[in-house]
Amino acid sequence: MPDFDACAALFKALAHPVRLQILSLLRAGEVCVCHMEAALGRRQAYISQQLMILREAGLIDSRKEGRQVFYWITEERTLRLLDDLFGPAPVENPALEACPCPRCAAANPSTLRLSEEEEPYAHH
Amino acid sequence: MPDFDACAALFKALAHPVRLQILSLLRAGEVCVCHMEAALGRRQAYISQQLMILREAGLIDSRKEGRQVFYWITEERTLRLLDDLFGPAPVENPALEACPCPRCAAANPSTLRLSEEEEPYAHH
DNA sequence: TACACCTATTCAATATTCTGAATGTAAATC
DNA sequence: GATTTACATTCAGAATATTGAATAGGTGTA
Repeated sequence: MPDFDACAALFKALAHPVRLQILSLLRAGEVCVCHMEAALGRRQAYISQQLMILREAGLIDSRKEGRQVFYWITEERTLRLLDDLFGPAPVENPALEACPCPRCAAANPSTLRLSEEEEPYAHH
Repeated sequence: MPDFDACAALFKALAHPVRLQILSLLRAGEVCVCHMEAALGRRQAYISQQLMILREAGLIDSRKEGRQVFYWITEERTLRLLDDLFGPAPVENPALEACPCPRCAAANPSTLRLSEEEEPYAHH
């Protein structure tokens, strides 16, 4: 006899558009919160709330690196389910202009120059 | 871009233990409401409420035959999802003593005799 | 140490879901 | 036509989920 309560709890965690968007982002591999914030255009606290629900359902896990927190999908079967739902997974997440994390900064040299080199000439 | 709202709505319909039980019953083929009532041990009105939610989500469809209503799973992909969740599907639903529908009655001759033939000897 | 940055948590107001009870409806039977 | 049978719908109170606002916590940096 299957555990209908446990299954229902899993589906409950999945039954939310923003949580599905987050999982969709995580299909390409681990992602930090600030990246999700930039990609989804939602406030950070809101995303953290949804991440907590996904974490408590056992769908994702997290890892701290400096002051960032990276999340990833825990189980292979979740990835397969998302493939069924959304089609084949993207190999890589795009770098986002609005995302301040090191990965995105490295891929966005224009943004890097403004913060790490000299001011624009107009200011002189 | 996937339709996250539509997917979330689907999961919402699945996110309930009794609704999952109903779908699990329907894996073996179409089933009438009184059969579900006997199999799940729930009141009829309650089951009808859950059936309505599954119907509105497009997961099941129904057919009237006399005063009974038979339900079945609409899409093949739903059956595959249930297989993933619960393992391979049973080929047939068992006949239930408590179910008055013709199919179960035919498979339960003892029950049949009581209602269609003479009273037990003890009553004479 | 003080500060800025990135993330997590708590709180409260609102919205939605759940579930029992009562009632409605349509088909078959008497 | 009245009754029974099988199922559907409506209603209301309780429980739960949603989401914005405020704030707390930990980590790197000046």
